[in-house]
Amino acid sequence: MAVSVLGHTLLGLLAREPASGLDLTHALQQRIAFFWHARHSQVYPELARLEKDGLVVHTVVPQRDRPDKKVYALTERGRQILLGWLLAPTDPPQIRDEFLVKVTSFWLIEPERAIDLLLDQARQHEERLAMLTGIEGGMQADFQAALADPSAPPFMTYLTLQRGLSYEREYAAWCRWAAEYLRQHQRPDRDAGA
Amino acid sequence: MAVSVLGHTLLGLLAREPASGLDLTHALQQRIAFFWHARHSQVYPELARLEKDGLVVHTVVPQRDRPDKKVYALTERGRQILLGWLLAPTDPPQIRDEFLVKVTSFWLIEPERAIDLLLDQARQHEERLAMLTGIEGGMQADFQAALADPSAPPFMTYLTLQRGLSYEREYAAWCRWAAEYLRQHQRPDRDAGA
DNA sequence: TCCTACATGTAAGGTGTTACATGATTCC
DNA sequence: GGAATCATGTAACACCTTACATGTAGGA
Repeated sequence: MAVSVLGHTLLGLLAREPASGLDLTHALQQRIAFFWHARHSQVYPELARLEKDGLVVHTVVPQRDRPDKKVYALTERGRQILLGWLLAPTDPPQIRDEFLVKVTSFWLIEPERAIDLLLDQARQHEERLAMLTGIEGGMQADFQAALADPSAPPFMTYLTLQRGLSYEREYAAWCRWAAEYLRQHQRPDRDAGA
Repeated sequence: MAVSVLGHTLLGLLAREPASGLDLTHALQQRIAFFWHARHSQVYPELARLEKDGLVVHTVVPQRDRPDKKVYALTERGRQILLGWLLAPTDPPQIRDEFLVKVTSFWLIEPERAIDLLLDQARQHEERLAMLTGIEGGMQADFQAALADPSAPPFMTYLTLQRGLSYEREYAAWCRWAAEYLRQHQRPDRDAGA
């Protein structure tokens, strides 16, 4: 009855409020989890597994205007499993970053090209930073009270949002630093002209 | 003949110098790739695939004192594939971070416990930071000349090492900030006593 | 009628981890 | 003889992505 990270993630979302598979899929693609995502093709089978283990239960909710949906809710047993996972120590994440793997081989290409690729990457992270900043603005307008209450979900969303912001800010800054560092070292004979 | 990220990573390592499967496995577990790792059970089949596609070739090297080994080398075709991958644009990495997923559910547990977990995580990242700092010191002592030459592999290793350093530094700082932020908000009535 | 969004699933294939398996050589 | 390291592989399973598949309902 081992529960995967995805399983625990779904339990965590359901601890906030009951939701359908599609609701959870949307949450995993945008909102809450900037740090874990999954497609619906993973979510539906996982919910079935969790229900088989008695951690969630579903009820079919008829809707006018739309197809019926299955709304899942956390059981007491599910809540216990979730709490156990939260309190257990966690190993630091092992990073998988294709771009940084590429950079380790950039000695093979012209510095000018490497600089372009670094600046391109910087721009991508700055875009994400801007997107997260937008979300931050919305939160501060909409959840004033909850942001001061550590027992309300938005408080934690705010904490992880700050993590996302500083991650993207730091990544973009490194890209620009590395590009500049490369520029300064690319041609010793050009240094005087800079 | 689609080549995976792991395949390209191996090509990148072989562009530096020919190596055996075990050499490459060691490199993927420690040295070069802080940003991608793999076990030998993935490396050996991947090398066979690369050879089948004509991107690498191996020669058996007999050794006294040890079992024989297969030393793989990059082919011209492999070099071309590698260069194409390096120059292609890269999507920003999608983060998978179990701890941050947990944090989004920390509103369920006592703030004191959440603070402990955040500080525990901070310590883990500070340990990794210390380890990387040690590597940095060794590099500066051993590769003085190469660190100024963008066409030498250590130059790029240095760039990515800086990325690792600032990533770990930033992560640890966020953990401590979040713990402190939680402490300040956990009990409005305790604020005066702090 | 066609397209989009809602809603739920299954299937195939690639990637990654853990465990199993074998054998050589060196050191204790 | 037994343990450790070097060296190379295979097998089973979990995880994840892409594509396939079906059906409802509303709007252009």
